[in-house]
Amino acid sequence: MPMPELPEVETIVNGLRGPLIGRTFTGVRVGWENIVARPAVPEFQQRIRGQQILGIRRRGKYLIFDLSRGDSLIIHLKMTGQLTVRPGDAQADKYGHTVFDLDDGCQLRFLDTRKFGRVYLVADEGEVVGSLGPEPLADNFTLSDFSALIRERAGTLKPLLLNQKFIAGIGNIYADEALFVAGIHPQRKAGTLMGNEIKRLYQAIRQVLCQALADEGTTFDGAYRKVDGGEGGHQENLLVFQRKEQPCPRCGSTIERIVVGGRGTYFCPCCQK
DNA sequence: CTAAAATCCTGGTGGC
DNA sequence: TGCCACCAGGATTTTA
Repeated sequence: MPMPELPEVETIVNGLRGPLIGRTFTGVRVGWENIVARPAVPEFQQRIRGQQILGIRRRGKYLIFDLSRGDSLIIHLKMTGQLTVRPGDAQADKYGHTVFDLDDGCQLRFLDTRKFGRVYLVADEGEVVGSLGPEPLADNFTLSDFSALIRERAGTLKPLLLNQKFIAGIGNIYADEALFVAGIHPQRKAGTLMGNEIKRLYQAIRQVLCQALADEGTTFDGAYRKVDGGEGGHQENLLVFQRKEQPCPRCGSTIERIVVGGRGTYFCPCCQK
């Protein structure tokens, strides 16, 4: 049950713009206080009321709503968070812990079975997303940028790819997929990568994320849903993730699952060195 | 610096 | 059938 990563969050942002740009928040119900990271719930409710949604963006795995009084509403879906837009009189969702009312009578509903997701309302978005690493798909994120970042690190490669301060937006699915495409073992130390390996990894990260984006994300166990409730398509194109004991699509060897940095990790012991 | 462990949560799973 | 211990997992915090 993987969480939304860069391609999933980007797909959700794209789906939210149509129904939400130009709308104004008229209130918000908070059914589980811990989901509001800051400010305190009463201030959160009072301060968001009357603010219009001017824009919606993604940064890493965060959604950022630019609001009319200068605030940013920032949402992280973590593992099981979903966002839907529904008529206000539609049936309540079982896990709709945070429900935003809009001036057209609809609601933006933040559903989250495991309650790991978080919502922030801040004047300065930097206090939430300011320490994130570069966007891997940005035009100005070059091979030499990536190479420089990799060379100054000594740690195990896979946890490094999951470190949002190192590079933003990669999670467990696409870390495994990118390492497979690059032919690199997840437990390699960053400092041992040769120039050609760094290049392969850079290209693999961008290729894997781009394809997942084109597929509108990966839906596993129904955990990630598009705004319209539909599933993504990339689960059909996964090469190693969640394919333990199945044949490697490249060499036919048996895909293994190990734990790296506390995370379930899938790889081909033949193709990845 | 790296890294391991604990924390937050609950649906799903496997054992008996 | 039912009970229950246990697990996954992102990011943060704490501890080594």
